[in-house]
Amino acid sequence: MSAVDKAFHGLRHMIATGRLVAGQRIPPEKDLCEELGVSRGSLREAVRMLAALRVIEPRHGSGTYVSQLRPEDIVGSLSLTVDLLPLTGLLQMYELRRVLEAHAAAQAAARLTPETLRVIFEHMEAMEATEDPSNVSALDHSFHAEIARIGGNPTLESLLGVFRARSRAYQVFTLPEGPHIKRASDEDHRAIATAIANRDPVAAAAAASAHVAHTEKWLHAFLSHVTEADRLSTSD
Amino acid sequence: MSAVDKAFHGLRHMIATGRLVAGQRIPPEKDLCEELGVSRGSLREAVRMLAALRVIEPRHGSGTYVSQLRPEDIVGSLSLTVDLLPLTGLLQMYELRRVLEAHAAAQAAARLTPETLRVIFEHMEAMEATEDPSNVSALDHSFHAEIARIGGNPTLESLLGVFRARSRAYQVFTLPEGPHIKRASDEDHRAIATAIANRDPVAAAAAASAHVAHTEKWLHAFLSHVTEADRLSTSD
DNA sequence: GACAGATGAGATGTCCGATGACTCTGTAGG
DNA sequence: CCTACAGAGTCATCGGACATCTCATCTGTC
Repeated sequence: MSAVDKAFHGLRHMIATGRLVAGQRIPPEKDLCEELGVSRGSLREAVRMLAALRVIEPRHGSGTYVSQLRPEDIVGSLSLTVDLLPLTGLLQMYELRRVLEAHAAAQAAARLTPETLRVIFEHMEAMEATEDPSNVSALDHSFHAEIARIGGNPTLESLLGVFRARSRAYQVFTLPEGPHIKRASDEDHRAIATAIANRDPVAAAAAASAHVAHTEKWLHAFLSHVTEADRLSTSD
Repeated sequence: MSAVDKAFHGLRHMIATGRLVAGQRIPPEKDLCEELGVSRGSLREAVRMLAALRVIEPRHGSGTYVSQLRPEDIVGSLSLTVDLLPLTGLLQMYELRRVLEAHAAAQAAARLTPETLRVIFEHMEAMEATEDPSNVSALDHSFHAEIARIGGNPTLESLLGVFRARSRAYQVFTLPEGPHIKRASDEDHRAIATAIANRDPVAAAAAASAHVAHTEKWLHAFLSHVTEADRLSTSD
Protein backbone atom coordinates (compact mmCIF):
# COMPACT_ATOMS: atom_id res chain seq x y z
CA MET A 1 0.00 0.00 0.00
CA SER A 2 1.34 3.40 -0.97
CA ALA A 3 2.06 6.15 1.52
CA VAL A 4 -0.84 8.28 0.35
CA ASP A 5 -3.23 5.33 0.59
CA LYS A 6 -1.97 4.60 4.07
CA ALA A 7 -2.67 8.17 5.13
CA PHE A 8 -6.03 8.30 3.34
CA HIS A 9 -7.38 5.11 4.85
CA GLY A 10 -5.84 5.94 8.20
CA LEU A 11 -7.71 9.23 8.36
CA ARG A 12 -10.88 7.64 7.05
CA HIS A 13 -10.62 4.96 9.72
CA MET A 14 -10.22 7.55 12.46
CA ILE A 15 -13.50 9.13 11.36
CA ALA A 16 -15.33 5.83 10.81
CA THR A 17 -14.42 4.57 14.28
CA GLY A 18 -15.46 7.77 15.98
CA ARG A 19 -12.01 8.85 17.11
CA LEU A 20 -12.61 11.98 15.07
CA VAL A 21 -16.18 13.23 15.14
CA ALA A 22 -18.08 15.71 12.96
CA GLY A 23 -16.91 19.28 13.42
CA GLN A 24 -13.81 18.34 15.36
CA ARG A 25 -10.38 19.71 14.54
CA ILE A 26 -8.02 16.95 13.58
CA PRO A 27 -4.44 16.81 14.92
CA PRO A 28 -1.89 19.03 13.17
CA GLU A 29 -0.08 17.67 10.15
CA LYS A 30 3.13 17.10 12.09
CA ASP A 31 1.44 14.78 14.59
CA LEU A 32 -0.51 12.87 11.95
CA CYS A 33 2.63 12.30 9.89
CA GLU A 34 4.29 10.72 12.87
CA GLU A 35 1.30 8.56 13.80
CA LEU A 36 0.56 7.38 10.26
CA GLY A 37 4.21 6.95 9.35
CA VAL A 38 4.19 9.07 6.21
CA SER A 39 5.81 12.30 5.13
CA ARG A 40 4.02 15.60 5.27
CA GLY A 41 3.64 15.73 1.50
CA SER A 42 1.90 12.37 1.34
CA LEU A 43 -0.36 13.26 4.24
CA ARG A 44 -1.35 16.49 2.56
CA GLU A 45 -2.31 14.63 -0.61
CA ALA A 46 -4.55 12.34 1.43
CA VAL A 47 -6.10 15.33 3.18
CA ARG A 48 -6.87 16.93 -0.18
CA MET A 49 -8.57 13.75 -1.35
CA LEU A 50 -10.86 13.72 1.68
CA ALA A 51 -11.46 17.42 1.21
CA ALA A 52 -12.53 16.83 -2.42
CA LEU A 53 -15.01 14.28 -1.08
CA ARG A 54 -16.30 16.89 1.42
CA VAL A 55 -15.31 14.81 4.41
CA ILE A 56 -12.82 17.27 5.92
CA GLU A 57 -12.25 20.99 5.53
CA PRO A 58 -8.79 22.56 5.85
CA ARG A 59 -8.82 26.15 7.09
CA HIS A 60 -5.69 28.13 6.41
CA GLY A 61 -4.00 29.17 9.61
CA SER A 62 -6.56 27.54 11.89
CA GLY A 63 -6.48 23.79 11.35
CA THR A 64 -8.26 21.02 9.49
CA TYR A 65 -11.76 20.08 10.60
CA VAL A 66 -14.02 17.11 10.05
CA SER A 67 -17.09 18.27 8.12
CA GLN A 68 -20.62 17.95 9.46
CA LEU A 69 -20.88 14.75 7.40
CA ARG A 70 -24.36 15.59 6.19
CA PRO A 71 -25.41 13.39 3.28
CA GLU A 72 -26.44 16.45 1.27
CA ASP A 73 -22.87 17.74 1.52
CA ILE A 74 -21.35 14.41 0.54
CA VAL A 75 -23.67 14.14 -2.45
CA GLY A 76 -22.73 17.69 -3.36
CA SER A 77 -19.20 16.54 -4.10
CA LEU A 78 -20.59 15.27 -7.39
CA SER A 79 -21.27 18.83 -8.52
CA LEU A 80 -17.65 19.27 -9.59
CA THR A 81 -17.66 16.16 -11.74
CA VAL A 82 -21.02 15.84 -13.49
CA ASP A 83 -20.06 18.72 -15.75
CA LEU A 84 -17.32 16.53 -17.17
CA LEU A 85 -19.53 13.61 -18.19
CA PRO A 86 -20.03 12.90 -21.89
CA LEU A 87 -23.52 13.05 -23.33
CA THR A 88 -24.16 9.33 -23.32
CA GLY A 89 -23.74 9.37 -19.56
CA LEU A 90 -26.04 12.33 -19.22
CA LEU A 91 -28.96 10.30 -20.55
CA GLN A 92 -28.51 7.71 -17.81
CA MET A 93 -28.70 10.45 -15.26
CA TYR A 94 -31.91 11.72 -16.78
CA GLU A 95 -33.58 8.43 -16.00
CA LEU A 96 -32.66 8.91 -12.35
CA ARG A 97 -33.67 12.52 -12.43
CA ARG A 98 -37.08 11.67 -13.82
CA VAL A 99 -37.79 9.24 -10.99
CA LEU A 100 -36.42 11.49 -8.28
CA GLU A 101 -38.09 14.70 -9.45
CA ALA A 102 -41.38 12.84 -9.52
CA HIS A 103 -40.86 11.67 -5.97
CA ALA A 104 -39.84 15.12 -4.78
CA ALA A 105 -42.92 16.69 -6.38
CA ALA A 106 -45.17 14.10 -4.77
CA GLN A 107 -43.64 14.73 -1.38
CA ALA A 108 -43.98 18.46 -1.89
CA ALA A 109 -47.68 18.03 -2.63
CA ALA A 110 -48.08 16.15 0.62
CA ARG A 111 -46.06 18.51 2.79
CA LEU A 112 -47.06 21.85 1.35
CA THR A 113 -47.51 24.98 3.46
CA PRO A 114 -49.37 28.13 2.34
CA GLU A 115 -46.21 30.23 2.43
CA THR A 116 -44.21 27.90 0.22
CA LEU A 117 -47.07 27.64 -2.23
CA ARG A 118 -46.94 31.39 -2.67
CA VAL A 119 -43.20 31.23 -3.45
CA ILE A 120 -43.69 28.51 -6.04
CA PHE A 121 -46.37 30.45 -7.87
CA GLU A 122 -44.31 33.63 -7.74
CA HIS A 123 -41.40 31.92 -9.45
CA MET A 124 -43.67 30.30 -11.98
CA GLU A 125 -45.47 33.50 -12.92
CA ALA A 126 -42.23 35.45 -13.13
CA MET A 127 -40.96 32.77 -15.47
CA GLU A 128 -44.04 33.04 -17.65
CA ALA A 129 -43.58 36.80 -17.86
CA THR A 130 -40.04 36.80 -19.24
CA GLU A 131 -38.32 35.52 -22.35
CA ASP A 132 -34.74 36.30 -21.41
CA PRO A 133 -32.89 32.96 -21.34
CA SER A 134 -30.73 33.70 -18.33
CA ASN A 135 -33.72 34.96 -16.35
CA VAL A 136 -35.72 31.91 -17.31
CA SER A 137 -32.84 29.65 -16.34
CA ALA A 138 -32.47 31.26 -12.91
CA LEU A 139 -36.21 31.19 -12.21
CA ASP A 140 -36.47 27.60 -13.43
CA HIS A 141 -33.79 26.71 -10.94
CA SER A 142 -35.57 28.52 -8.10
CA PHE A 143 -38.88 26.90 -8.98
CA HIS A 144 -37.56 23.36 -8.93
CA ALA A 145 -35.25 23.97 -5.99
CA GLU A 146 -38.16 25.21 -3.90
CA ILE A 147 -40.21 22.13 -4.71
CA ALA A 148 -37.30 19.88 -3.83
CA ARG A 149 -36.85 21.77 -0.58
CA ILE A 150 -40.47 21.33 0.41
CA GLY A 151 -40.07 17.64 -0.26
CA GLY A 152 -38.30 17.55 3.06
CA ASN A 153 -35.27 15.47 2.14
CA PRO A 154 -32.10 17.59 1.91
CA THR A 155 -30.17 14.71 0.34
CA LEU A 156 -32.68 14.41 -2.46
CA GLU A 157 -32.68 18.19 -2.80
CA SER A 158 -28.91 18.23 -3.15
CA LEU A 159 -28.81 15.37 -5.64
CA LEU A 160 -31.44 16.97 -7.83
CA GLY A 161 -29.50 20.21 -7.68
CA VAL A 162 -26.44 18.41 -9.00
CA PHE A 163 -28.38 16.92 -11.90
CA ARG A 164 -30.09 20.17 -12.76
CA ALA A 165 -26.88 22.20 -12.80
CA ARG A 166 -25.60 20.12 -15.68
CA SER A 167 -28.74 20.59 -17.72
CA ARG A 168 -28.72 24.33 -17.14
CA ALA A 169 -25.44 24.59 -19.05
CA TYR A 170 -27.39 24.07 -22.25
CA GLN A 171 -29.52 27.00 -23.34
CA VAL A 172 -32.25 25.17 -25.20
CA PHE A 173 -34.27 28.36 -25.57
CA THR A 174 -31.76 29.64 -28.13
CA LEU A 175 -32.95 26.98 -30.59
CA PRO A 176 -35.12 27.98 -33.57
CA GLU A 177 -38.06 26.28 -31.84
CA GLY A 178 -37.15 28.08 -28.59
CA PRO A 179 -40.45 29.98 -28.25
CA HIS A 180 -42.42 26.76 -28.60
CA ILE A 181 -40.22 25.06 -26.00
CA LYS A 182 -40.68 28.00 -23.68
CA ARG A 183 -44.48 27.78 -23.91
CA ALA A 184 -44.45 24.02 -23.39
CA SER A 185 -42.14 24.42 -20.42
CA ASP A 186 -44.43 27.02 -18.88
CA GLU A 187 -47.34 24.65 -19.24
CA ASP A 188 -45.37 21.87 -17.56
CA HIS A 189 -44.52 24.12 -14.66
CA ARG A 190 -48.12 25.18 -14.22
CA ALA A 191 -49.22 21.56 -14.23
CA ILE A 192 -46.72 20.73 -11.50
CA ALA A 193 -47.58 23.76 -9.41
CA THR A 194 -51.31 23.16 -9.76
CA ALA A 195 -51.00 19.53 -8.72
CA ILE A 196 -48.96 20.54 -5.68
CA ALA A 197 -51.46 23.26 -4.81
CA ASN A 198 -54.22 20.66 -5.00
CA ARG A 199 -52.21 18.43 -2.67
CA ASP A 200 -52.36 15.71 -5.27
CA PRO A 201 -49.09 13.73 -5.03
CA VAL A 202 -49.91 11.39 -7.90
CA ALA A 203 -50.68 14.20 -10.31
CA ALA A 204 -47.59 16.11 -9.14
CA ALA A 205 -45.38 13.10 -9.73
CA ALA A 206 -46.82 12.55 -13.17
CA ALA A 207 -46.41 16.19 -14.14
CA ALA A 208 -42.83 16.33 -12.86
CA SER A 209 -41.94 13.12 -14.63
CA ALA A 210 -43.39 14.40 -17.89
CA HIS A 211 -41.52 17.67 -17.50
CA VAL A 212 -38.18 15.92 -17.15
CA ALA A 213 -38.99 13.76 -20.16
CA HIS A 214 -39.74 16.88 -22.16
CA THR A 215 -36.49 18.48 -21.04
CA GLU A 216 -34.66 15.39 -22.16
CA LYS A 217 -36.30 15.55 -25.56
CA TRP A 218 -35.43 19.23 -26.00
CA LEU A 219 -31.88 18.53 -24.96
CA HIS A 220 -31.65 15.91 -27.67
CA ALA A 221 -32.81 18.47 -30.21
CA PHE A 222 -30.34 21.02 -28.92
CA LEU A 223 -27.44 18.63 -29.12
CA SER A 224 -28.21 17.45 -32.62
CA HIS A 225 -28.49 21.13 -33.53
CA VAL A 226 -25.06 22.08 -32.21
CA THR A 227 -23.38 18.99 -33.61
CA GLU A 228 -24.90 19.84 -36.97
CA ALA A 229 -23.46 23.34 -36.66
CA ASP A 230 -20.10 21.85 -35.77
CA ARG A 231 -20.22 19.58 -38.76
CA LEU A 232 -20.89 22.48 -41.10
CA SER A 233 -18.26 24.75 -39.59
CA THR A 234 -15.52 22.12 -39.57
CA SER A 235 -16.24 21.16 -43.19
CA ASP A 236 -15.10 24.57 -44.42
CA MET B 1 -7.27 31.72 -5.54
CA SER B 2 -4.81 29.30 -3.98
CA ALA B 3 -2.22 27.41 -5.97
CA VAL B 4 -3.98 24.08 -5.51
CA ASP B 5 -7.29 25.57 -6.63
CA LYS B 6 -5.61 27.05 -9.65
CA ALA B 7 -4.23 23.64 -10.63
CA PHE B 8 -7.51 21.85 -9.83
CA HIS B 9 -9.70 24.14 -11.87
CA GLY B 10 -7.10 24.35 -14.59
CA LEU B 11 -7.09 20.60 -15.04
CA ARG B 12 -10.85 20.42 -14.76
CA HIS B 13 -11.15 23.10 -17.43
CA MET B 14 -8.84 21.18 -19.77
CA ILE B 15 -11.17 18.19 -19.53
CA ALA B 16 -14.39 20.20 -19.72
CA THR B 17 -13.27 21.99 -22.87
CA GLY B 18 -12.16 18.81 -24.57
CA ARG B 19 -8.46 19.56 -24.62
CA LEU B 20 -8.06 16.37 -22.62
CA VAL B 21 -10.45 13.58 -23.59
CA ALA B 22 -11.48 10.36 -21.86
CA GLY B 23 -8.70 7.79 -21.74
CA GLN B 24 -6.00 10.21 -22.79
CA ARG B 25 -2.72 10.54 -20.96
CA ILE B 26 -2.30 14.03 -19.56
CA PRO B 27 1.01 15.91 -19.88
CA PRO B 28 3.69 15.02 -17.32
CA GLU B 29 3.74 16.84 -14.02
CA LYS B 30 6.72 18.94 -15.02
CA ASP B 31 4.95 20.40 -18.06
CA LEU B 32 1.69 21.00 -16.20
CA CYS B 33 3.50 22.80 -13.39
CA GLU B 34 4.99 25.18 -15.90
CA GLU B 35 1.72 25.78 -17.76
CA LEU B 36 -0.40 26.22 -14.67
CA GLY B 37 2.21 28.21 -12.80
CA VAL B 38 2.30 26.11 -9.64
CA SER B 39 4.85 23.93 -7.94
CA ARG B 40 4.89 20.18 -8.34
CA GLY B 41 3.57 19.63 -4.82
CA SER B 42 0.52 21.81 -5.40
CA LEU B 43 -0.15 20.17 -8.75
CA ARG B 44 0.05 16.73 -7.19
CA GLU B 45 -2.53 17.70 -4.57
CA ALA B 46 -4.89 18.84 -7.31
CA VAL B 47 -4.31 15.59 -9.19
CA ARG B 48 -5.12 13.60 -6.08
CA MET B 49 -8.38 15.52 -5.66
CA LEU B 50 -9.48 14.68 -9.19
CA ALA B 51 -8.37 11.11 -8.64
CA ALA B 52 -10.53 10.87 -5.50
CA LEU B 53 -13.46 12.04 -7.64
CA ARG B 54 -12.64 9.32 -10.21
CA VAL B 55 -11.95 11.84 -12.95
CA ILE B 56 -8.29 10.95 -13.54
CA GLU B 57 -6.16 7.89 -12.74
CA PRO B 58 -2.44 8.19 -11.99
CA ARG B 59 -0.43 5.09 -12.92
CA HIS B 60 2.95 4.80 -11.27
CA GLY B 61 5.73 4.84 -13.84
CA SER B 62 3.41 5.28 -16.81
CA GLY B 63 1.60 8.58 -16.52
CA THR B 64 -1.73 10.04 -15.43
CA TYR B 65 -4.78 9.30 -17.54
CA VAL B 66 -8.23 10.82 -17.84
CA SER B 67 -10.79 8.22 -16.76
CA GLN B 68 -13.53 6.94 -19.04
CA LEU B 69 -15.82 9.49 -17.34
CA ARG B 70 -18.67 7.02 -17.08
CA PRO B 71 -21.39 8.27 -14.73
CA GLU B 72 -21.37 4.94 -12.88
CA ASP B 73 -17.70 5.50 -12.03
CA ILE B 74 -18.27 9.07 -10.91
CA VAL B 75 -21.17 8.01 -8.70
CA GLY B 76 -18.96 5.24 -7.33
CA SER B 77 -16.74 7.88 -5.73
CA LEU B 78 -19.42 8.12 -3.04
CA SER B 79 -18.62 4.59 -1.89
CA LEU B 80 -15.69 5.83 0.16
CA THR B 81 -17.76 8.41 1.99
CA VAL B 82 -21.20 6.98 2.72
CA ASP B 83 -19.68 4.76 5.37
CA LEU B 84 -18.79 7.86 7.32
CA LEU B 85 -22.29 9.32 7.50
CA PRO B 86 -24.07 9.45 10.84
CA LEU B 87 -27.33 7.57 11.28
CA THR B 88 -29.60 10.54 10.84
CA GLY B 89 -28.22 10.96 7.35
CA LEU B 90 -28.67 7.30 6.60
CA LEU B 91 -32.42 7.62 6.93
CA GLN B 92 -32.52 10.29 4.24
CA MET B 93 -30.67 7.97 1.93
CA TYR B 94 -33.19 5.23 2.60
CA GLU B 95 -35.92 7.38 1.15
CA LEU B 96 -33.91 7.67 -2.06
CA ARG B 97 -33.06 4.01 -2.01
CA ARG B 98 -36.71 3.05 -1.68
CA VAL B 99 -37.65 5.04 -4.76
CA LEU B 100 -34.69 3.91 -6.82
CA GLU B 101 -34.90 0.22 -5.92
CA ALA B 102 -38.55 0.30 -6.91
CA HIS B 103 -37.68 1.82 -10.26
CA ALA B 104 -34.86 -0.65 -10.86
CA ALA B 105 -37.14 -3.59 -10.07
CA ALA B 106 -39.80 -2.27 -12.42
CA GLN B 107 -37.28 -1.86 -15.20
CA ALA B 108 -35.93 -5.34 -14.53
CA ALA B 109 -39.44 -6.77 -14.87
CA ALA B 110 -39.75 -5.08 -18.24
CA ARG B 111 -36.34 -6.06 -19.57
CA LEU B 112 -36.00 -9.55 -18.21
CA THR B 113 -34.29 -12.36 -20.14
CA PRO B 114 -34.65 -16.09 -19.33
CA GLU B 115 -31.01 -16.42 -18.38
CA THR B 116 -31.06 -13.59 -15.88
CA LEU B 117 -34.27 -14.89 -14.36
CA ARG B 118 -32.49 -18.15 -13.60
CA VAL B 119 -29.67 -16.29 -11.85
CA ILE B 120 -32.09 -14.32 -9.71
CA PHE B 121 -33.92 -17.41 -8.55
CA GLU B 122 -30.65 -19.23 -7.86
CA HIS B 123 -29.51 -16.47 -5.55
CA MET B 124 -32.89 -16.29 -3.87
CA GLU B 125 -33.13 -20.00 -3.23
CA ALA B 126 -29.57 -20.21 -1.99
CA MET B 127 -30.43 -17.41 0.40
CA GLU B 128 -33.48 -19.25 1.66
CA ALA B 129 -31.37 -22.35 2.27
CA THR B 130 -28.81 -20.79 4.57
CA GLU B 131 -28.84 -19.05 7.94
CA ASP B 132 -25.20 -17.98 8.06
CA PRO B 133 -25.23 -14.17 8.28
CA SER B 134 -22.24 -13.58 6.04
CA ASN B 135 -23.58 -15.98 3.41
CA VAL B 136 -26.97 -14.30 3.55
CA SER B 137 -25.36 -10.90 3.23
CA ALA B 138 -23.34 -11.91 0.17
CA LEU B 139 -26.30 -13.55 -1.53
CA ASP B 140 -28.54 -10.62 -0.71
CA HIS B 141 -26.04 -8.40 -2.42
CA SER B 142 -25.88 -10.63 -5.49
CA PHE B 143 -29.66 -10.84 -5.69
CA HIS B 144 -30.22 -7.10 -5.63
CA ALA B 145 -27.18 -6.34 -7.78
CA GLU B 146 -28.44 -8.66 -10.49
CA ILE B 147 -31.84 -6.98 -10.51
CA ALA B 148 -30.23 -3.56 -10.71
CA ARG B 149 -28.03 -4.77 -13.57
CA ILE B 150 -31.01 -6.04 -15.54
CA GLY B 151 -32.62 -2.65 -15.06
CA GLY B 152 -30.25 -1.50 -17.76
CA ASN B 153 -28.96 1.71 -16.20
CA PRO B 154 -25.37 1.32 -14.95
CA THR B 155 -25.55 4.65 -13.13
CA LEU B 156 -28.57 3.52 -11.16
CA GLU B 157 -26.89 0.19 -10.55
CA SER B 158 -23.80 1.91 -9.18
CA LEU B 159 -25.76 4.29 -6.97
CA LEU B 160 -27.82 1.48 -5.48
CA GLY B 161 -24.62 -0.45 -4.85
CA VAL B 162 -23.28 2.49 -2.87
CA PHE B 163 -26.41 2.69 -0.74
CA ARG B 164 -26.55 -1.05 -0.14
CA ALA B 165 -22.91 -1.32 0.93
CA ARG B 166 -23.62 0.91 3.89
CA SER B 167 -26.61 -1.12 5.02
CA ARG B 168 -24.68 -4.36 4.77
CA ALA B 169 -22.35 -3.18 7.49
CA TYR B 170 -25.10 -3.85 10.01
CA GLN B 171 -25.81 -7.49 10.69
CA VAL B 172 -29.47 -7.30 11.58
CA PHE B 173 -29.77 -11.08 11.64
CA THR B 174 -27.79 -11.19 14.87
CA LEU B 175 -30.72 -9.59 16.70
CA PRO B 176 -32.89 -11.70 19.01
CA GLU B 177 -35.66 -11.47 16.40
CA GLY B 178 -33.15 -12.40 13.69
CA PRO B 179 -34.91 -15.61 12.59
CA HIS B 180 -38.16 -13.74 12.13
CA ILE B 181 -36.42 -11.03 10.12
CA LYS B 182 -34.75 -13.66 7.99
CA ARG B 183 -38.10 -15.29 7.13
CA ALA B 184 -39.71 -11.94 6.36
CA SER B 185 -36.75 -10.99 4.19
CA ASP B 186 -37.00 -14.26 2.29
CA GLU B 187 -40.67 -13.58 1.64
CA ASP B 188 -39.86 -10.10 0.37
CA HIS B 189 -37.27 -11.45 -2.01
CA ARG B 190 -39.65 -14.07 -3.34
CA ALA B 191 -42.29 -11.42 -3.92
CA ILE B 192 -39.83 -9.30 -5.89
CA ALA B 193 -38.53 -12.24 -7.92
CA THR B 194 -42.03 -13.50 -8.66
CA ALA B 195 -43.20 -10.09 -9.84
CA ILE B 196 -40.17 -9.80 -12.11
CA ALA B 197 -40.74 -13.31 -13.44
CA ASN B 198 -44.31 -12.35 -14.21
CA ARG B 199 -43.04 -9.27 -16.05
CA ASP B 200 -45.17 -7.13 -13.80
CA PRO B 201 -43.32 -3.82 -13.28
CA VAL B 202 -45.90 -2.36 -10.93
CA ALA B 203 -45.88 -5.36 -8.63
CA ALA B 204 -42.09 -5.50 -8.74
CA ALA B 205 -41.82 -1.84 -7.80
CA ALA B 206 -44.26 -2.28 -4.93
CA ALA B 207 -42.44 -5.35 -3.63
CA ALA B 208 -39.04 -3.70 -3.85
CA SER B 209 -40.31 -0.57 -2.14
CA ALA B 210 -41.82 -2.62 0.66
CA HIS B 211 -38.61 -4.57 1.07
CA VAL B 212 -36.54 -1.43 1.51
CA ALA B 213 -39.07 -0.12 4.01
CA HIS B 214 -38.79 -3.37 5.97
CA THR B 215 -35.00 -3.15 5.91
CA GLU B 216 -35.26 0.35 7.25
CA LYS B 217 -37.51 -0.81 10.08
CA TRP B 218 -35.17 -3.64 11.04
CA LEU B 219 -32.24 -1.28 10.95
CA HIS B 220 -34.05 0.96 13.43
CA ALA B 221 -34.54 -2.01 15.71
CA PHE B 222 -30.90 -3.01 15.37
CA LEU B 223 -29.67 0.46 16.19
CA SER B 224 -31.89 0.89 19.24
CA HIS B 225 -30.65 -2.51 20.33
CA VAL B 226 -26.96 -1.64 20.11
CA THR B 227 -27.43 1.79 21.65
CA GLU B 228 -29.30 0.11 24.51
CA ALA B 229 -26.35 -2.24 24.92
CA ASP B 230 -24.02 0.72 24.91
CA ARG B 231 -26.09 2.47 27.54
CA LEU B 232 -25.96 -0.55 29.82
CA SER B 233 -22.26 -1.17 29.35
CA THR B 234 -21.25 2.44 29.86
CA SER B 235 -23.38 2.76 32.99
CA ASP B 236 -21.24 0.20 34.80
C1' DG C 1 15.36 -13.83 -38.06
C1' DA C 2 13.05 -14.50 -33.53
C1' DC C 3 12.97 -14.44 -28.84
C1' DA C 4 14.62 -13.18 -24.03
C1' DG C 5 16.98 -10.37 -21.21
C1' DA C 6 19.43 -6.02 -20.15
C1' DT C 7 19.25 -1.22 -20.34
C1' DG C 8 17.98 3.34 -20.34
C1' DA C 9 14.73 7.33 -20.50
C1' DG C 10 10.75 9.09 -18.58
C1' DA C 11 7.09 9.14 -15.43
C1' DT C 12 4.99 9.09 -10.83
C1' DG C 13 5.93 8.28 -5.64
C1' DT C 14 8.18 9.81 -1.47
C1' DC C 15 10.72 12.48 1.61
C1' DC C 16 13.11 16.58 3.48
C1' DG C 17 13.87 21.40 4.56
C1' DA C 18 12.74 26.21 4.35
C1' DT C 19 9.78 30.02 3.93
C1' DG C 20 5.33 32.47 3.45
C1' DA C 21 0.51 33.43 4.89
C1' DC C 22 -3.13 33.21 7.89
C1' DT C 23 -5.70 32.59 12.43
C1' DC C 24 -6.20 32.91 17.06
C1' DT C 25 -4.85 34.11 21.68
C1' DG C 26 -2.86 36.53 25.22
C1' DT C 27 -1.03 40.68 26.73
C1' DA C 28 0.33 45.40 27.13
C1' DG C 29 -1.22 49.99 26.63
C1' DG C 30 -4.68 53.44 26.25
C1' DC D 1 -13.13 48.14 29.26
C1' DC D 2 -11.45 48.20 24.79
C1' DT D 3 -7.94 48.36 21.27
C1' DA D 4 -3.57 47.22 19.18
C1' DC D 5 0.00 44.37 18.70
C1' DA D 6 3.16 40.60 19.22
C1' DG D 7 3.77 35.82 19.17
C1' DA D 8 2.82 30.91 18.69
C1' DG D 9 0.56 27.56 16.07
C1' DT D 10 -1.09 25.90 11.68
C1' DC D 11 -1.72 25.32 6.92
C1' DA D 12 0.23 26.77 2.05
C1' DT D 13 3.83 26.77 -1.16
C1' DC D 14 8.08 26.01 -3.15
C1' DG D 15 12.50 23.65 -4.59
C1' DG D 16 15.37 19.81 -4.66
C1' DA D 17 16.77 15.05 -4.26
C1' DC D 18 16.16 10.28 -4.58
C1' DA D 19 13.29 5.96 -5.10
C1' DT D 20 10.33 3.11 -7.79
C1' DC D 21 7.84 1.69 -11.57
C1' DT D 22 6.74 1.28 -16.68
C1' DC D 23 7.75 0.94 -21.23
C1' DA D 24 10.32 1.14 -25.44
C1' DT D 25 14.67 0.06 -27.21
C1' DC D 26 18.85 -2.24 -27.66
C1' DT D 27 21.51 -6.42 -27.47
C1' DG D 28 22.89 -10.92 -27.23
C1' DT D 29 21.86 -15.64 -27.97
C1' DC D 30 19.84 -19.36 -30.23
